[in-house]
Amino acid sequence: MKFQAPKGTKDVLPGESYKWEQVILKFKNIVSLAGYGLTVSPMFEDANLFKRGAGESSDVTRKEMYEFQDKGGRLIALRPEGTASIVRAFIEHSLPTPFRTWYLTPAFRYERHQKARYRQHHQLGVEVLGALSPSVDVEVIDLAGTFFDSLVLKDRELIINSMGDENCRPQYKEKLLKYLISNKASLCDEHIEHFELNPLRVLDCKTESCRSIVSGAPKIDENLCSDCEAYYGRVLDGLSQLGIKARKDPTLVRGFDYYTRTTFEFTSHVLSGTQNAIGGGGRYDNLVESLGGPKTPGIGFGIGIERILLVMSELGLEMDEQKRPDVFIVDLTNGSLNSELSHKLRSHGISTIISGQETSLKSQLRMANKSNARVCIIIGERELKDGKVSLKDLDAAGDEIVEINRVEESVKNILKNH
RNA sequence: GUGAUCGUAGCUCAGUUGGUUAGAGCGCUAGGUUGUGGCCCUAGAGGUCGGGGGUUCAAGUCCCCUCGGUCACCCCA
Repeated sequence: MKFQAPKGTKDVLPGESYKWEQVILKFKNIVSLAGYGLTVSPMFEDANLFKRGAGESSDVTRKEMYEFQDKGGRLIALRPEGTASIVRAFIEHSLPTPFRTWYLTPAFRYERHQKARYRQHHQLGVEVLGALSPSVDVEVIDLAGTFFDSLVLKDRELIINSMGDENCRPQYKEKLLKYLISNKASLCDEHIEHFELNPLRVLDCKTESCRSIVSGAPKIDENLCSDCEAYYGRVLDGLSQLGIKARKDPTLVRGFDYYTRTTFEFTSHVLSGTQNAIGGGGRYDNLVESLGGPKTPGIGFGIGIERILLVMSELGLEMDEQKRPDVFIVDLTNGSLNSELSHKLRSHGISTIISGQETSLKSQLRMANKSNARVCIIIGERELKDGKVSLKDLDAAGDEIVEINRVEESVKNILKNH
């Protein structure tokens, strides 16, 4: 076997991809109802866009980016997350606000893969730019929840937090830093080195040592300025009015530095401990400005397609089955009727598969059977002489001879009886 | 980046303390008399035992390296 998919990637083949189609279509339908339009942007960008977007302390940009120089000497990176590109496009085209959009994108992260973790995974997401109101935060979270509901994915928890803004976060950071310095000796190896880069990241650390320190650390939601506190309260109220349960977690710090105020994550207990997130997002009111655009608030989320499919399969939640083909055409004459018939049937919305083989009747019928089609049309010399073909209901025995110009009608009759 | 574990046909796996031409089930292909699928029967194709090196008279079986899969840590979807 000479070539294989690169380490940490996989092919999604038709036997599996029909589930993807359903997931994507459901997502699209839900966000379209809220006025979100699709954005398709390049999968690679100037590497600095992601670095400045996600931030220098983010692991994703610090050590997991697929970076390379192109032939023109430009430093390029494969997209590790969806938001930065949307914001870049928003700025580049000076789009009118509010800008509501959704996307479907692969995301690349150079890391060792394991369960529910790939070097290329796929995210569905939305972003809203230029709208600052708790109702937008509530809408965005509600859309994600509605999407999960549409998949009957009930095994999930919504975790929420507020990261504050430029008024209160620096003060909190300072306070936290002081606390951490006084407890520095007990931090884990990683954070004893890096905690000054972004002390907030320590809150998220899963090691025993850091966690015991964090439990005594000042809580961010108790150190919000009055604006942020009021905003957070209104978001929580809005959610509860919709009956959306959210668990407040002041240690929820997401992987990107750009978040302000509302951050949230959807988790499923089906996934193992620390990689239980099936989606997450938050507000980023300074990101547009920091990437060179006008001061514009923003909020969005991303949902991992592989993760939700994994959760669904572990929960035994089935997607709709693949549709059976309506017709399979067996051709014993190698003539042109095959093409004409299949073209005509398809133009009437009847799905039609041709055998594509010039082999024996038995062989082609075996194929027809395997295709799981409802009806088989056999084009044979004997019937053709009289302008007829043979028609079989593959769920029954026997067959009938029908005139070629009445095939469509006869096929529809058989399809109806089901 | 760290640690563990595995790697035999398309798939799931057998392969005795290292010993003759490497097996099974499923799948695939073709047949089972002249043009009728599913069930059944028969036959066939398909493997340099992940790759490279070493030990040995002899290696799928032992050792080393490497690539890949799986899982955990870190971090994330």
